[in-house]
Amino acid sequence: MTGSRRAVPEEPGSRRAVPEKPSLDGIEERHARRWEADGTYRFDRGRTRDEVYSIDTPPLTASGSLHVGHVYSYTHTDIAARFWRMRGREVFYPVGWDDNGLPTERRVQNYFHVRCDPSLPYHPDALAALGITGDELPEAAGRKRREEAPTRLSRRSFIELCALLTARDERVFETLWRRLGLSVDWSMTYTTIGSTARRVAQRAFLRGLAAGEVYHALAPTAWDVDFQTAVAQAEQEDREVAGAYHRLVFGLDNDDPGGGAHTIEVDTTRPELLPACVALVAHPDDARYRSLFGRTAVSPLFGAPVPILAHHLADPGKGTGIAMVCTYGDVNDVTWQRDLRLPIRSILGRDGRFIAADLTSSTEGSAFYATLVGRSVTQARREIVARLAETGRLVGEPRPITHPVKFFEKGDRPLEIVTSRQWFIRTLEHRDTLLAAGRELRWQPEFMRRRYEDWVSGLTSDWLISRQRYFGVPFPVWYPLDEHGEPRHDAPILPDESALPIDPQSDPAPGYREADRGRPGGFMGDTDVMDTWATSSLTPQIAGGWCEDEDLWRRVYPMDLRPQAHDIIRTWLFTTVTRALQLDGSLPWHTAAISGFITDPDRKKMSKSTGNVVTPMQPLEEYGSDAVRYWAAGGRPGADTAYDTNQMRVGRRLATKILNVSRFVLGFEPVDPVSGGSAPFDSVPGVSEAPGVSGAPGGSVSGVSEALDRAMLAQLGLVVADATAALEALDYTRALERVEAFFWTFCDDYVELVKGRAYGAGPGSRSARSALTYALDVLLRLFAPVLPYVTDEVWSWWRDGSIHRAPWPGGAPISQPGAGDPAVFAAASALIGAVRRAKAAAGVPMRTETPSVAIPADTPGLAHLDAVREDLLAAAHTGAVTADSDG
RNA sequence: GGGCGCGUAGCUCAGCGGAAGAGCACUCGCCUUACAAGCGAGGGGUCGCUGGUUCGAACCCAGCCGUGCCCACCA
Repeated sequence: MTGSRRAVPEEPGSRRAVPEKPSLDGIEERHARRWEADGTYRFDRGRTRDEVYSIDTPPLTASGSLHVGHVYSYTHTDIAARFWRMRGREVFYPVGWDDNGLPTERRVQNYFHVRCDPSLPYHPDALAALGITGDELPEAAGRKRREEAPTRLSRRSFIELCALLTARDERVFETLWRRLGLSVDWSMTYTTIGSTARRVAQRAFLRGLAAGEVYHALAPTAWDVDFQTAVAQAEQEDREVAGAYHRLVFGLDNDDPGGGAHTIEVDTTRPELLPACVALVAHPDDARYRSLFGRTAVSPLFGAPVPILAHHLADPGKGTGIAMVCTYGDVNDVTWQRDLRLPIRSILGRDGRFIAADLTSSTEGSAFYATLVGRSVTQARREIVARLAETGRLVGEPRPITHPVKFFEKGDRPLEIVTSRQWFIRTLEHRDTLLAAGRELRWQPEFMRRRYEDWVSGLTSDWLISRQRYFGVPFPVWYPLDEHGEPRHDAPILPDESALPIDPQSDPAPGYREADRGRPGGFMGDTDVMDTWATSSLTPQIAGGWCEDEDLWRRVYPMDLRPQAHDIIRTWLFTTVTRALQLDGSLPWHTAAISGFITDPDRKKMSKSTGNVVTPMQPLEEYGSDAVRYWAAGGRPGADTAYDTNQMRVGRRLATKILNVSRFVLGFEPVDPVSGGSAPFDSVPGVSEAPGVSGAPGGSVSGVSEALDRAMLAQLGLVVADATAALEALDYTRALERVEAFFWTFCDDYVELVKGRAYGAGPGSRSARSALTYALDVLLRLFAPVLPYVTDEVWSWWRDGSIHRAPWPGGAPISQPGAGDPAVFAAASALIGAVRRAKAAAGVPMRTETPSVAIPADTPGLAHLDAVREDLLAAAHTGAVTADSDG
């Protein structure tokens, strides 16, 4: 056996040789292609549930803008997927595109400068008129003709356009995700507007309806006047906006026996709602108003008589302590209308403009109101305030304030409250069950559980799932029309489940002909579509084959992992739990891993509106996927992390280092350090074997005789145990830290110490080369989940197949007689460090031979000097190492 | 207004009851036969503030301050 360097052979069969000059260039294309060709990440459905690790991946928003935040969190998931795959679990890791819903509509509207007009008939050439032929889409057509009026499209043409654009977006995005190296099975990709998703969503809806968990009702709901759709609680956000208190003077009826005041002053920030005023409300204990309860006030300008009433929600500290109740200014108005049985006086239409209304008003008031019809809220406010001032009914000047106002999170104007017919899923009455589910779920990190609990505890209404939009899953419902052509909402017509998916706009109701649509005595289809969360809350069911592929369903559900960001706990996580409880009575997954946000280097949240978004392709190309993944892996679960190209540089350096040290180790004559197989660390007694791994070759290291070599392997064994435990707990950051720290010590100290011996001959050389090969094998596997490209690159130099299907290393090596002592490894590092310091302090270059080197007597590990003396002297280029008590 | 997270070297962060750590940046030295896209050495911190518990606190408790996120009832 000789330690001479091996000549690099030409490509030997399926394995590539160890290259003379290893490089990261081109490895991504090469291995991505190989993974695809070999089906490396293909899901094998032959496994049973306990052998499967299933992941309910967040559907990628194809219509949104991509930024490195996506790369960040998806990398975390991919690390878990790769880890469990190497542990022997069959990983169910499909990916979906969340393409339905408002974001897509908005993107299509802006991109093509079009609007949907459901009243238009379908025209087959409508898209061609926009310059669209086949799959060829013009570049952002809308931008060029922004000054023109948008092109109006029929509902069907608009949906076609949405489908075309999302299909193209999805192709672009898939390229990026593949480049990042996500180990998903791309053959199982689904979309939330696809026929499977529509069928699953409609089936879940019908079952919910049958179970009484889904209902529809005519109710006041938050309404976006621009998108003209209802908006659920989860999609609303508060924004601080400028407003102003206006102090209005109401009249009082004249039957006050005490001859008290004849007017009453009321503060409001929404004076334009004065014509919709139906009452004044003060707190029952408010001494200022107690004597007025039961009396009647008269509204200024409009002369409408309104009762003065008491309700505990009135806040004596706000304004003058008495509030104007309108139809509807805010959610309190809704409560007051209901609790105090007040009349409804609607003045706002669905487009946010004043509508003709039959008001209880004076003649002059009615005449004034007529001039407001068709005005927007802002215009009407201006006119009403001006008139109030003219007539002396405004006290002083409006007092500017900033206050929180509810907005649709994607909207630009404040939400109004409009009464309309909507579909709901029951959540309020299941609050306790939902809270119990949150306690049962495992959260990573744990503190995120609180977000969920607070949200569920704070629910104020059932989940509103209908949207008055177009690109979504239609409600599978028709209504019979009575003899006047009015829909009978109390007698909905439902399809059979076997007919799903259906579109009530194009499919006739069962028992009717298409010609009966819209006719008295005929039918009409429900025009609404489901909110995007109503479909994406079913991702486990859609991806897992619920009622579609029961065999698959049994193998993957309930899923192991739900990874997602913390901003959608109240939406995606909450709604998925709600659906699973309703459909199966169980949790949809075992663990929720919540990732943080990416901030810019100034620690500001990266978002489109801030304009600080970094798109991912550029860093992927500049630093490489492994390097970007390395940066992502440095962000702890749930922690917001700064975008940091420095870390990507470090990651790239690590990848390069792996290439170089591998070239060094594999450059020796081949040594098989493992007897009986190529899977060191497997099947070591006392170490739990990965589930699903059967027949993994056992092995023990042979020929490793030197104490230092054994010590290094013993330390490596500890690292394996540590990294494994960390990854099992989804703490990929700690796992990487431990592995990386060992790796650098391995390179800088161990390799330097044994290099000379390895180049030599005899048992000492064989021991070093065996240990080096063995350690490299293990280190590559430990790095593989984070750095999939470079590790598979090195793997391909000397091993068959992909490292990503190789078993995860398990347990301590050479636990058999003569096991190494990790303390010797630490001592060796400390000793070589002390020698280097001594030579540096003496101004002697490291490689300069010296007769002896004196190191401090308190150097840690001095007791192990004898065990590593020969290697130390060789590495230190010195004849002797002595302990110097002077330090 | 409420909840939660975070404040440790210039920067990004680990450590979470027993002598202040890593990487980057910075300074100096080395073209050492895996790697100069490298290697070695070094300087640099009253661990946000104030109290408390303890033999001992970056770490536990209380209260502040700063910062970020989530939530909240628009008069």
